[in-house]
Amino acid sequence: MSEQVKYFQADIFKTLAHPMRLHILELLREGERCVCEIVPALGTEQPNVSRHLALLTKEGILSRRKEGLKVFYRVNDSRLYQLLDISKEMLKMHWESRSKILA
Amino acid sequence: MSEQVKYFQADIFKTLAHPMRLHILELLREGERCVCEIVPALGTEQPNVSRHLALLTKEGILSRRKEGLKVFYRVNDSRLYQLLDISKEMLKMHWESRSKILA
DNA sequence: CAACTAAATGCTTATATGTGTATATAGTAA
DNA sequence: TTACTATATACACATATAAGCATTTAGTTG
Repeated sequence: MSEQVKYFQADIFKTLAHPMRLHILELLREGERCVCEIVPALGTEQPNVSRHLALLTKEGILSRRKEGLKVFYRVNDSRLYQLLDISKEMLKMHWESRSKILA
Repeated sequence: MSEQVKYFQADIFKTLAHPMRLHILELLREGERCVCEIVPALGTEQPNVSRHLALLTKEGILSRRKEGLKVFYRVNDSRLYQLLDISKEMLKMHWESRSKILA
């Protein structure tokens, strides 16, 4: 596998490597949401959310659509949720084997 | 989904978010490898590789086994490769749609 | 036009991450 | 024991990432 590909692949993972961005992606699981809905759900400053959304968009994970004053974001590729679900399952196993060792 | 889970999930992605670590994981796709095989394949300093391996191990992605002077590493959960493969497919689509726009 | 609302950006600072160089540790062998 | 080999760690430094606060931009409405 080429070096270049690993850099881009690493960029995808880098983009997913933040709890707040994962939260945003979970919100978008059911479909597009406007920034005005995302900000209150995250409980942080609006500029902060805006930058996380910009990053996810730049990386090609999200797309934007403007409607009047509002901006709606949506996930481009549903395989993203396979990534999120598999990583969650891996976590689960990791913890189960840890607690087995403790017990 | 709990906040805690998102933090741990983000840690997994953070751990995968580096080209050199992805390279290591590709080397381990076929089975365990010793550090002495990994270092020359990556073309960087040995301490650097050692630290990447330590990180992957701490995060539960890899396990270590000592045999004399040598240390062998292996991937704990084969679902890891589902993550890597899906992310690679997503990349591919991302580039295809970009080039379609350019054309 | 002015006043307003939703979202994005600039600037600064704090923290995290990655690397090189040197050194330490663990295991082997003479 | 000493000398050697494989791997890990400590320290210092550079760069990247994230957040808060202030401000700007884009769009709407009166």
